Amino acid sequence: MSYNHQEIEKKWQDKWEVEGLYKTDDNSDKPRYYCLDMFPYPSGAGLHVGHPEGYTATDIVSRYKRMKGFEVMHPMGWDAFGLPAENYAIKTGVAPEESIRKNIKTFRRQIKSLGLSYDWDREFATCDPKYYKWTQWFFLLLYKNDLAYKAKAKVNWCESCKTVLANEQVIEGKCERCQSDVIQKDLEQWFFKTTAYADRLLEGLDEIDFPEKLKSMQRNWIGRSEGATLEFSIKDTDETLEVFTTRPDTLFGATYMVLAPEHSLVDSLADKIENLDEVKSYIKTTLKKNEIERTDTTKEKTGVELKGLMATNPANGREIPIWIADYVLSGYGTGAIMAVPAHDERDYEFAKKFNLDIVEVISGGDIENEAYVGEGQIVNSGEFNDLDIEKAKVEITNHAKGELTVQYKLRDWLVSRQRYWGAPIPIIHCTSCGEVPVPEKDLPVKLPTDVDFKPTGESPLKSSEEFNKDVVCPKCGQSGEGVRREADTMDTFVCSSWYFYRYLDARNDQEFCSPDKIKKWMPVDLYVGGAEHAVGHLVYSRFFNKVLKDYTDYVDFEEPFTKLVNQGLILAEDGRKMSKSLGNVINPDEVVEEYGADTLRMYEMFMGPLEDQKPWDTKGIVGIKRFLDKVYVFVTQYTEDRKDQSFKEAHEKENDQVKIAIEKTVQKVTHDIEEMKFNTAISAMMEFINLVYKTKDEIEDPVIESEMQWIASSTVARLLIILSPFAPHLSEELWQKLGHQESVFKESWPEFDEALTVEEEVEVAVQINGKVRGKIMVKAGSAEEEVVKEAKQVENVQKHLEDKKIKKAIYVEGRLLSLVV
RNA sequence: GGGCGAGUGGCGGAACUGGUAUACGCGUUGGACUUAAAAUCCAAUUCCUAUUGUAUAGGAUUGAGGGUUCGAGUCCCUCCUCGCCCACCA
Repeated sequence: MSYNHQEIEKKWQDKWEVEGLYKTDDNSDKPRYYCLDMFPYPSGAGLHVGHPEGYTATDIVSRYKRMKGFEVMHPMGWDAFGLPAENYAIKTGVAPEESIRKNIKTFRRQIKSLGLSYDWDREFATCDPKYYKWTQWFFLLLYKNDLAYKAKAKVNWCESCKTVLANEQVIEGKCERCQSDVIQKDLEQWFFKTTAYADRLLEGLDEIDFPEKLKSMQRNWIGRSEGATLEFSIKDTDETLEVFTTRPDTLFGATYMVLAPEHSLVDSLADKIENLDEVKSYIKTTLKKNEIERTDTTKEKTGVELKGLMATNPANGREIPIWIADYVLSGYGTGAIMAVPAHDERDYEFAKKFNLDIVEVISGGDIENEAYVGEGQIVNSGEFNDLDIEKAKVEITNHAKGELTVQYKLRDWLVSRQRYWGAPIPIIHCTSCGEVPVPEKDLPVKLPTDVDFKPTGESPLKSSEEFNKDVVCPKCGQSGEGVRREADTMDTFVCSSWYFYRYLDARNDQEFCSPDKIKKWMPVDLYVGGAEHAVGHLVYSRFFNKVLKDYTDYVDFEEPFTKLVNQGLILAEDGRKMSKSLGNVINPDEVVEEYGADTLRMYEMFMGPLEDQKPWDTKGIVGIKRFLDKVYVFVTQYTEDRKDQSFKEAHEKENDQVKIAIEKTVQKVTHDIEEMKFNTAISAMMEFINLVYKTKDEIEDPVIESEMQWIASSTVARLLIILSPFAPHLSEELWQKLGHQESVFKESWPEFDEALTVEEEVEVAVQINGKVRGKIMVKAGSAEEEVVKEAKQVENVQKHLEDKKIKKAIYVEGRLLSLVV
């Protein structure tokens, strides 16, 4: 028998909405809990089965916390700026504004069909001027505090998307979005100074509950290394060459230097280079290579010597040659290195190939055959011989008049984009005043509608009449030719770096959020989303929060997210990633229609641990559906039986097994929700229902005529409450059938009595020499001797004990008896 | 190359601080219901061996090998495989 999920689910969704059951009360004096999902980009494809996975997890936690007495903040919104909508506009001419509104409508309908308990009053889209006004405000906040700047720099450029990209958006040298090669271009661009927070971004990781994996990704990305900056003079010139090294202790072993092909020294000392043509042609070839070819570690090292130039090793005055090679990166350190072939694998390989000197300065290795990077004694280093390595680092740096410094891999965040569908950067360029920030009162700087979407490499805003008319310099009042707006827009990640504050006060047009609300709700208690945001969004948001803390009174805490969980990817049935081109995408709408939202929710939670990657199995869904049907039948039959009140008192003599089982089930489900182990919580409820059905068949009490009378009403109630976060519609329906007027979600989470879960008799396994030979039932709390005595009665145990002496007996209370013979 | 994680039935996966491995679900097989099929319900289901059989007994088993222990999926060592992330970061 199957219940009508379509009817039930629609009915309750409407009712919950009318009653405003999930509205969050800002003035509640209950303890608060902020439970956040990563808001989606509303793509044209609609919801994917990956979305309900994370959303159901947070919904279960939210509903659970509410019943536990918390006031829960559980909002949803739209990350609505971004390239897909703009690319769609280029293809079809449909304005991004229009297509994104449509997509949001679809997303909202789909999400609502899942019965998620969001407070929709707090919904917003980042493309709404009322929202991006504050994105622009954040830009100005950074700008005012010297954390936003425009600079000419080598930047990542995607020729196909016609825009620059942040480092985080370049994956293996390719554009994250379109997979085409990313090239380096010298361009004036806007940056946020994330590097100023490198150390605090690193330190903060210690105090937050993020997956270890994610933390190590962030640490890696920030890439802090301690070392020294050293200066090498260049013979017969005024120039010096600055390098960064993590091994200043090996300075005496530096036998040559290497510059990155982009290094400026080649230009400034061009007239001294004897083989300039050769050098130039080498530089030309390497610059033509793409990122992958250049950073391929398996290829043989290449390089060319700058003949005519010699550097001086500041430690010992030795003159050493200068080379140029593409194994040195221009973007890290100073773009130049001192090469210590004896103690660095890359330098060793290079030195071997080009026959350069290899001088051992740390003993303990075999530098005839390979570079030695381990610990050892300092040798060949004059007065510093025999110092320990850490000490030598400091003293040799001093000796060479260098400086101990720290380097990071993290780069400043490139935030400008030469595209239309983003928040305009609120800056005005004036011929007499230069760069002038738009005054706060003039925000938002609105996106125009009269644009040609075709990307040209310049922002479409540049040629918009609407955008550029009547621009006045806020500083000198000049207008006309000499004044123009910044035409670049911001990376969408700027919009998503602060959205979690906005939910708290989504309609505020005086501030991005009132400080009171931030004080009440932040930091976020639980944040659930995909792992793909490890080094992008999650670093940026942490950066924003720290900036707010340093320069405003809005926040007084370091970290915006207390706990973060990554939901694992749901793969297609064939074990591959779901993708449109493979035709293996599962549409949640169809699952909801056929099996119901409760079934979809529970199935996704039942598939396996939330964090794990796991394949979809359409056949597996029926297992959940069968379970919910069983619950439905059980409760409806129970309520039918109970209509005859005369049975009520006489037969509230619940079967002992069931009595114990419900305590255990409540305990297990409570514990598992706390740990976010939803799959095992569900199996515990399944086991309980299986037991009820089994017991029902066994009951042979002449007085009991109906099937379910023997179940205590409190047992049924508790089952429905613990099921309700998982299957809200069905639980609510059955709750009403039990005769309740109020929603099940207004109930308190049930307590459990641990004492009641203790069984009087326990099964104890009897092991002989580590092998289970029998099982006995003993009274709980029996003494060891008694259990041994009991065990000896078992035939099979006797057989194995024959003619043998028990050397040792170990009894584990209520579990097992281990006999050694 | 480096870092992190994981290998348990036909499949997804359980197993608390070392204590009865394979819970729960799918699938499969058999049965009930049905004119029949689907759906549903009931039962069996790690593998091997023995007994005609119910049932029982014995053995093996958590990627491979070794170790610690009365006892190891869990702890330690060596190795293999897979996944993810980073990748010439000086």
